[in-house]
Amino acid sequence: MKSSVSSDAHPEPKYSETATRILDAAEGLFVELGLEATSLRQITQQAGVNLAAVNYHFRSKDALFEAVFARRFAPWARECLRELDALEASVASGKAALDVEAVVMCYVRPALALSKDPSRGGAVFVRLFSRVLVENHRQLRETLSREWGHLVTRYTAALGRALPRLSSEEVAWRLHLGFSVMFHAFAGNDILKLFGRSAVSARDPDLIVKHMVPFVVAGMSAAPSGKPAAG
Amino acid sequence: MKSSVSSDAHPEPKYSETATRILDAAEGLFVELGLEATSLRQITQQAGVNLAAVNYHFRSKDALFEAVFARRFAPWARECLRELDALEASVASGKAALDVEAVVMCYVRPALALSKDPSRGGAVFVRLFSRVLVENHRQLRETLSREWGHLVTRYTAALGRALPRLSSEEVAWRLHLGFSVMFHAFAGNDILKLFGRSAVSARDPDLIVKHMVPFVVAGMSAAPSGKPAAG
DNA sequence: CGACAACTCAAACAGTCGTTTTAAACGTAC
DNA sequence: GTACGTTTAAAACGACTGTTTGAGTTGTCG
Repeated sequence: MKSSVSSDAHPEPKYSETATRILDAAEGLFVELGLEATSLRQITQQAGVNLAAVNYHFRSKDALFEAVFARRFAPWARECLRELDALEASVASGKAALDVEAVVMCYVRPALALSKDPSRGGAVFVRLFSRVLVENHRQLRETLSREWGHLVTRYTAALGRALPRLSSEEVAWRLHLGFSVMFHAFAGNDILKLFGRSAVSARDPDLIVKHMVPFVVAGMSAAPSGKPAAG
Repeated sequence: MKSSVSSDAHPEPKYSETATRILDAAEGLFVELGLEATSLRQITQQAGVNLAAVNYHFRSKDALFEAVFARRFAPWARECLRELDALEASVASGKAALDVEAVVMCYVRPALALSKDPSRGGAVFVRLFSRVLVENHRQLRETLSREWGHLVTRYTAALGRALPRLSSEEVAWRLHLGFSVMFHAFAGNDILKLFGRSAVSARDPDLIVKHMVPFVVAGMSAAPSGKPAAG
């Protein structure tokens, strides 16, 4: 089984100091206000650079957004692939069991590491990612599908092997639901907080993992859903 | 135990035909494009009304957005309260058990009914709701907290009784995580679809319920999360 | 009929948006 | 020194934004 991480598939672009300042400022403002509600003048003012610098270093506002996203996403996705590679290697050599929790941790560990590392965007990027999910960036979608679609395929295959008694359709649903919890938990999307009644301080990554992993593992490992549950 | 649904707590405003057309058009466009990216000219053009009608019937764009939201949310929230009242009445009279699935269904049934009823916005409103969660409308937040905060309190109390062996902190986490799955599943927020690799057609409400309820019930009913799961 | 309210309409308002342009400063090579 | 590509600076571009204005239409009641 060949490694999925080739060294030059996704080369890291190098940015000048001005470009980096723009990226940092844009990242924070995009998360806080959203893409449409953030103006280039706000970004350049916060970054302490000139307005025209945006269109010089990046071509347009949309291209800037994609650069903001790609800078954080690519390293994270590579880490996910490394986790899956390591798990499969351990299973092949008999050193580990391919159970549900092991697959879950292949996502949780990179997400946890990212959340705790401000130099890679920290929790801010995860929130930005959740904005991308709700807002519908066609171009970014196509990029993710083309460049990183196999990541999902890998997780699907791994979970399928961990849940051999479930049909592939049910495995897909478990993956969909499980990733939904994990993703939004790390992003801090707390519906209950909208109502001002959340008793959960959902910002400490370690606490999130502690409570989330048992929930997700139990949900993914539930008995097959034979009958419609409304009965 | 008094009923939580008073008949005049949230009176339904009546809208003229023009105002209704504006609300319908705005609802669809807000979901598709987001609040900031949708212009009043797009809304009025799609509704077939004059631009100034928006500021005549509603005061401003922000007030229009709140009207769009409130029109759908209030009836739905009332239905949730009725479900909780009915469950508590059944439990008090010994006709039903207060288990996790019963509490979950107090949310699922109204959400399912809403998703299947286009005349109340259908799945479109649930998607709009998920936008509200990510974008951060201060005013809407305050309204939800003030007018409907007790809804969350009711769910918390019910789940706490269904999970008597868990601490209140853990009950809060289970509620947070469980509602996260249910909410985003109904809203159709599929992370895997971002990568173009989702094998799940997450748009049929009955199918969503069939696969989601066992997942959520199992997750909420998991054993207490004693040790950090990373070990 | 006239009077009054509800509502619609086209036009204009002041402001902001992303983007472009033009000129100036910079470091480096000849 | 001059010449050059790179980066920054300020100003202007046209298009679009939410909102307001004031005249016009409609329908209803007396």
